[in-house]
Order: sequence, then structure tokens, then C-alpha cells
Amino acid sequence: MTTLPLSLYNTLTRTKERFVPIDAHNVRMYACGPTVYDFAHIGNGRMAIVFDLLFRLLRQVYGADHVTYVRNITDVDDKINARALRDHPDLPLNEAIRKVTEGTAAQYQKDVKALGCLEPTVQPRATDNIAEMQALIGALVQRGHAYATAGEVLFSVSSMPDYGKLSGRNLEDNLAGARIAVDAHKQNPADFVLWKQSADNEPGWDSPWGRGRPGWHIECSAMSERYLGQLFDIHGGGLDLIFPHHENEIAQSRCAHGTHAMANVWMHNGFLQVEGQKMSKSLGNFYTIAQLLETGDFGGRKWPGDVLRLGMLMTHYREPIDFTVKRLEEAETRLRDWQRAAQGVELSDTDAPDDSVVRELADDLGFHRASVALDVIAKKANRDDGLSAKRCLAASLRFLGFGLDTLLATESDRAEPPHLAAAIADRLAALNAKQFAEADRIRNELAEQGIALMDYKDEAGNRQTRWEAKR
RNA sequence: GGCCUCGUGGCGGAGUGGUUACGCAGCGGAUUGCAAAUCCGUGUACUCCGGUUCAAUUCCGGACGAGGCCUCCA
Repeated sequence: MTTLPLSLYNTLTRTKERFVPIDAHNVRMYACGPTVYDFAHIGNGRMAIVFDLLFRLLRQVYGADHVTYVRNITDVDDKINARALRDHPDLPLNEAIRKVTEGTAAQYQKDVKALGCLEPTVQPRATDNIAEMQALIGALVQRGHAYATAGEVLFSVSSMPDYGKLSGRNLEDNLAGARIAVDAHKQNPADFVLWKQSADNEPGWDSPWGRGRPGWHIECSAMSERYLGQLFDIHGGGLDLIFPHHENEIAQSRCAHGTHAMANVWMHNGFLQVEGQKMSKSLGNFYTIAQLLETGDFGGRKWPGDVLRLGMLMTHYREPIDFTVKRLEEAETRLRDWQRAAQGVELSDTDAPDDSVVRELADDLGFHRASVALDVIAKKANRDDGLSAKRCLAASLRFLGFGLDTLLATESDRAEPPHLAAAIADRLAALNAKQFAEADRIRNELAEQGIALMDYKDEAGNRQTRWEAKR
């Protein structure tokens, strides 16, 4: 285990802080995962990539077996119910819901894997943790932080003196700006639902407060406690979750447990725009991960997962991203350069990334500075015949979650196309006979098939040809 | 209205109280039969207005602009 100093920006204090784990033998992080009612969009993808990068960094610093990463799957939600009714009107509700959540969750796993994300240590589902949620709600009621009224159990924000610390807002501010009609049954307009009653045609679980379903925030409080404990190291998610979601998670967890904190560090990734505009379905610039991977909807072509990954990471995780075709093209060029420079290395499990790369990442996930370090290593790898630089570059790319040859040949081209070897041999023969027209004819013919030929001289000074498949 | 971020060259994006990355694209050169790949070299910048300072892109204040949140959206 190294002692590399790690610093992370903490939303709670709005400063970058030195990170000190509660237990260096088990560093614990939680990220709010998807609500599985629809395919994940690229904004969801950014969140997955950012926290995957953090996970990888922690594993590198503290050891792969000393980090626990929990990313939940929210599979109880009114949007899911609505989707189930819409898409499967003929099925019983429970079955329809299962169809929606299973299908969407499976697609999510596929998507984030394509983006180069490691599997989290645990991916709990909300519906497997209903009892834990009810226990938390029970504790909140018992401690006087929640009350039952009009078929709902509500959290009482006024029962918590420092409610609003994370988002930096106080209850008066909220009231001043609130244009929402105050629900009459709420003691304070900012009180939020922990449990709500379900109608017969809505999914529900029996509870001390009647058959119902959980509110939005309680699931993360329950699942993080179950897998990470009452106090853990890092909690993350998208910027929009600061309020109300994370604020309310903190309120629930701390008040239920009587603790001073829920997680020590709160991290939030920035949003993205698409071609300069807010991503929205009505503007027609809304893209799912699967769409980018498998269709030509964005820029008229498919985009490999690790190009998307680099395109996201090119910008610091807290900054907004303008997601554009040009950005992806640059990401592709750059990644291909790295892959070319690292080409031909057989990596072993023990090959470690370069220190400079890890060090830059350790400074609040400074991926961009790490990428500059990669450039330096790549230059070195290209310059001398230094195998060590090549190996180091390859190990660094692997560490960062990138493939080593994904852009050098596509899957289907990986197997050498038939006749290619013969064509190359023919061309070499023509070249040696100085029949350049014939040689160029063969080269152009192959180019049309998406195969680029590159000539070089081997150590003996003989002309050789290698090839690369384009896209 | 309240609360947060943020404004660097064609683009992406670091960084610094004075010497000013790096990458993409462009341009020039080496190499090549010609290419590709690779290497070497190279131009353009710090939103505006005040203030502090010997000196500000960097610190402070203001303006303008962009983005996010303010009850279920990553």
C-alpha cells in the first residue's frame, strides 16, 4: 500500500481537502445510481465514469481489496410505475414493473461496461431493502424526527437544527423562493416524504403505517448503512442531487442514528450540454449511451465506448461539458495515438501505471493533467525503442479504463481479413520491383475496404508493411 | 427572488503575482518512390471596468455573460 496523498473537493466544505479514510483497509464509497425506468443517457454515463475513475484511483492507492464501492439501482419509483402501465398495459402490475426494471437494469450494466467502468463491489436494489428502509423510518419516528399524517410519514426538517448544511441553504431561503403550494398536512413546507400509502393499483409493501412505498431519498440512507455503515468515506452523484436528494439523505441518516455526519466527503459531477444546448427530449438532442454506441444518431456514426469515456474525462469532473462531435473526434485521435504508441505490449497483472499518472489523478481526479503525463510517456515510447515506456503507457491506459487496441482494429476486423496477407505480399513484391503504380493500386483497393497500410523498414533494413483497420 | 459553480488562443484544457503548459486542428521541416505512421520546429489567449502592488491572466470589488439547484432531473 502506498501513502500517496490524495485530495478531493468536498461539497460540504466547498474546498479541496486532504483525503483521510476512516479505515484504510476498507475505504467506502457510495454513488447514487440510476432509477431504472428508461435507458441511461450520456449524463448518467458521465456520473458512472467519474466515480469509476475514483474507484480505480482508490483501489490503486489503498489496494484493490481495500475499497468498497456501492452503486445502487433504484427500482421503485413512480416513473417506473407509469412506464410499466404504458408499456405493458396487459400485464399484472408487478409483472409489468419487473419487466421494465429488469430490462432497463440489464441495459445499464451493458452500457457502463462499454464505457470502461468496473463493476462496483455491490449494486443493491431498492426493492431488496424495504425492511431496512422501514427500520430507518421507525427510528426517525421514535426519535421525534418524523410524523405520520394523511397516510404519509414525513420527515420534520425543523427537528434538525443544521438542516441544509450541504446545499448551503437555510429554511428561510427556501421559503422565500418557494412558489409551490404548501401541502396543508405538512408541518413545514420543506418536510419530505419517507413513506407514502399505495393505492391498490400501485406497488406497495406492508408496514406499520399501512401498505405503501418508500419516498425518494430513504433508499440511499438504508442501502449505504447496510453496506457501508452509519459513517463512511465518500458519497457521490450528480450536481443536481445536492438538493434535495443528498441533503435529505443526510437528514434521515444522521437523525436516525444520532450521528454528526453520514459521509465525510461529498462529491458531485457537473452536468453536460449537447452542442451548446441543454440536453432535453423536446430539443431533440437527448442521447442515450446505447444510442451513441450502436447507432449513427450522433454525428452520423457509432462511437466506441472508450472514445466516449475519454471525451467525458477530457473535462474535469466538476466542470460543465459541452458534448460535441468535435470533442469525440479529438478524443478518438488522442486515444488512437496512445494505443499506437503502446502497441504490441503483453501486459501482466503486475504491470503498474506510471506514478505521474496516479499522482495527477490523486489531486481531485485531475484527469487532464494525467493525460498530459500520458502524452509524455507516449512520446518516449515512440522515440526510443524503449519497451519500458510502452509497457508503462499500456499499464496506465489499462488503469484508466481504456482498451489497448480498440481503435486500431474493430472487433470484426481483428481476425485478419482473407487475402490481406497475400495482397500485402504482392504489393511488397511490386515495390521491390519498383512497380509503384501496381503497389498503389493494391493500397488504394485495401483502403476502400477500410484497411490502411503503413510501410516501415525492419531492423535488417528490409521494407515491411503493417496494417490498421479504420473504424 | 434566494443559493451555488464558472468565464484562458480556432477548439479542448492546465497553471502562475513577474519567466506563461499540454493536446487537437493549422503551418514549416525530417523521413518516404508517393503516402500513412513517427520525430523536430512554430503562430494566436487570459470577458470588461475599477482597486491593491514596482508588477496581475493570477489577489480584492463591481459589471457583463454562461451553467446548475430551489421537492423526486446525473
